[in-house]
Amino acid sequence: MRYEQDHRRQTHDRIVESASYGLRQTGARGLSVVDLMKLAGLTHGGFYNHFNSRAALVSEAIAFAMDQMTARWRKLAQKKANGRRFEALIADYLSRRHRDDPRRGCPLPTLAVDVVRSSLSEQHAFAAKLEEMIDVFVELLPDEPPRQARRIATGAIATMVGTIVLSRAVGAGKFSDRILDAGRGTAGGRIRKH
Amino acid sequence: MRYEQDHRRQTHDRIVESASYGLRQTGARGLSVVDLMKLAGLTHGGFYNHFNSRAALVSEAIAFAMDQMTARWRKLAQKKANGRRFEALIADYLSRRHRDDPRRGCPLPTLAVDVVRSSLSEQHAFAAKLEEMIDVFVELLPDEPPRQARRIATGAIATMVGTIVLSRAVGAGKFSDRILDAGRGTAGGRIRKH
DNA sequence: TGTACATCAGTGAACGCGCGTTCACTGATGTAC
DNA sequence: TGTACATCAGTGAACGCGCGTTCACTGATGTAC
Repeated sequence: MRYEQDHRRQTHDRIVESASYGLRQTGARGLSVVDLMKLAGLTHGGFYNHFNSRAALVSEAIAFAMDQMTARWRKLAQKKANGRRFEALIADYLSRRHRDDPRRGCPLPTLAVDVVRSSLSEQHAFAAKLEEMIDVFVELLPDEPPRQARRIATGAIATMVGTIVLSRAVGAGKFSDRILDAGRGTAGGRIRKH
Repeated sequence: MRYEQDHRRQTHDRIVESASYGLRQTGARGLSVVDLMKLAGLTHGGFYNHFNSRAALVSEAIAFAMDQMTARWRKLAQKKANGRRFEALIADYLSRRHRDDPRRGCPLPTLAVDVVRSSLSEQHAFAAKLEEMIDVFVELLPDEPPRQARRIATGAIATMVGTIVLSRAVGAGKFSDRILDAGRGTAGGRIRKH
């Protein structure tokens, strides 16, 4: 079969996209090359036409998912009135929908753990994408001094990630819902200790 | 070889303990049965004298590590003056030492992700241990109404977990240090949005 | 316009390897006599 | 007190299996003539 000019790139992108959905559910070690190619409707033999190694696809899939999350946040931020954007993003993230549907959600709670064990260059790429995600939140805090805005944004994202990790681990139920609620309070800075 | 009365139990406990150290570094899927037995100074053949399956050991190792973390927190809480206990626990957790030494640290940032894919009964066991960890923090907030104390404690732990996950993923460096700092601010409730 | 050929994304068998698990065996020591 | 035996935690070879990766091959279609 000979294909149209950018068919190869289209297939590459399709493998990355379907892998990013699958891996967000299973974790970076949860799917074999056979599984990953099946998700894209292909057989495993052609895998190395598109990627140098399984690890290379995992990296691309994580980057894709992080970009997708950033885009979702930017879009959501545009929809809301200025004053409630920050809270709206947190509420969207710390929702039951997001907790129960990891496939279409943020890659950080499932995939960030595995970045520790990847190469330095992959850690740098991850760090750059994470900075972009923080940037979106920083832009929603125009009244804060820049350094403080960044601190708040970074802390909020860390809280969101930890909250989703824990709320998923305990299984859906009242405790899980209370974890989500607590995370919303902490990430939003609405917690006031006496 | 015939051994003293509780030698078998001692060996069992030793395997669990060394596995808990190893798995906190590698993640729940990061070590084989051969590796895990080697960590305890044994060969793999005897593994099923002690555990029904690899998954059973992983569960026990997670529970052991969570108990160890709870014990560390209780001990730390006793050392400090009343007013600064909450902050002291957060500072201890969100330290470079903890970020750089996962083996002796909290199992939540590395192992909680894998609990999602385990059995319901293991999720319940995990939830019970997590409640105990939250309890320690709740007791350090005697001036808050109970429900609010629990909300603050749960949010703080979620923030701590997410902060360690992200600070490790970006690799040691300035960005990682800033993530730790942001997490300390958010978990401690010192963040004030205008 | 019709035909022969080159292309190359995708296929599926095969590779060596490490995995979780099983099992026949070992051998130091407590117990029975 | 000395000896024969039962015990059973630990050993290491072996199992079937799935893994990541390689490679000779396929065959539809764009291009050359």
